[in-house]
Amino acid sequence: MGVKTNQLYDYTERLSEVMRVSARNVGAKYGLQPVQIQVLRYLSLCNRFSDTPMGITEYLGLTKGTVSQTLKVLEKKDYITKCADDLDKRIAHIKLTQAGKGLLNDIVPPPGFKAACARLTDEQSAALGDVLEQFLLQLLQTNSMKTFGLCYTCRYNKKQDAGNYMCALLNIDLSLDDTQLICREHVLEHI
Amino acid sequence: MGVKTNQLYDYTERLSEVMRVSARNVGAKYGLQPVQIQVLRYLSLCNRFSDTPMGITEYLGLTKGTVSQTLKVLEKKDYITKCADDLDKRIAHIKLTQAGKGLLNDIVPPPGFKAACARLTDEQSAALGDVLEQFLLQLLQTNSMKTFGLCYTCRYNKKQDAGNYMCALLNIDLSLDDTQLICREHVLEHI
DNA sequence: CATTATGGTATCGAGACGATACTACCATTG
DNA sequence: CAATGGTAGTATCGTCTCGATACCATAATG
Repeated sequence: MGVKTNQLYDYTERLSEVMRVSARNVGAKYGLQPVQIQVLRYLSLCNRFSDTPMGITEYLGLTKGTVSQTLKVLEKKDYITKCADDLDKRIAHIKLTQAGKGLLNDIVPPPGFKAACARLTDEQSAALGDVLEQFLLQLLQTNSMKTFGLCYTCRYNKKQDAGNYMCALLNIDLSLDDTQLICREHVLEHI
Repeated sequence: MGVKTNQLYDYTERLSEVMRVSARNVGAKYGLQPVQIQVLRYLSLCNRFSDTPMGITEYLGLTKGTVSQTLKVLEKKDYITKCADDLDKRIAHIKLTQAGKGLLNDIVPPPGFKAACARLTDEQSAALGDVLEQFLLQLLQTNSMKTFGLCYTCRYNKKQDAGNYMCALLNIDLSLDDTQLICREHVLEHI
């Protein structure tokens, strides 16, 4: 039991380490730091309520000062643009530029990762996905971090008529596309 | 297929991120950086041929300068000691002090990790271990990193008589305990 | 309104990390 | 034996991360 835990820890640690190294390598070619790539990646996945500095801050587990700094750099490099919220003037929305999207397409996932995935059998990759998802949820919970799940898996997501949804938390209508993105307000149904 | 890869990447990325955050949190209580904890952890796992600055460098995928710096800090904090090699005067061996071992016992794996493991069923944790090991090996290979496997799984490990082993690469006798540790010269049998 | 909370920025300092240069030692070859 | 090349390790420097703190603007609440 304790042994199992230690072994799992070693694998997980090592996996994290490899991801860090490979992110550093792939980013270095474009003069990008790992954290900057992570920010861009997040922006490509999150919905329109979560593309704010605070959303990024919560997702990556950093402080808002760090994120603000990182965004300044990304903006100077023209990978993102900021625009103010219509209703709340405190809030800024961060959007990927075309250059940012193109960059992401080129380097995420890194080639080494794609190659490793390609060598797994379908059963293996399915099993890996399932069990990673389970474990990740447990880890997020025991570390008091938000789940950032897909909108349609959220307890606040309510189906309206024909292909229309709404968020019961924010009281806002959602399109089908909306429900396919991750959200900082996400809460699982069954907790 | 491409979708699968992207999903696996997200899970893996997020897992790495959670590990980073939790390592930072747990280390902060003792004034330790994540990388310092990783070094201590490695030293507790590696064999007597691998407890050198270069071994750490290869394992963590850093440069030797960075590792040298980190070791200087850890030595000042009395978590490690250095001693010269008997045969090769260039080589330094790094040993954990009692304080270092105690610290590791206290904080690795972090409480959140242990708790998450405890919530998995036996089947789940077994599956996770298996599939993580497979995937990790693929990733290490596609990133041209060494496996750092357990000695007894190495192609150079030859069984002698009753409980005695030897390393065919270094031409050195090994005890049973020796074979249970990870080694920087490790090469899998079947490649 | 006054107070408090929230989103975001600015600034500073400790430390990570890579790059480079350097020393010391080993190994090989003529 | 030199001479040469390779390896282990250190020292130093600059860039960047990241947390801490202070601060400002806006929103929400009494």
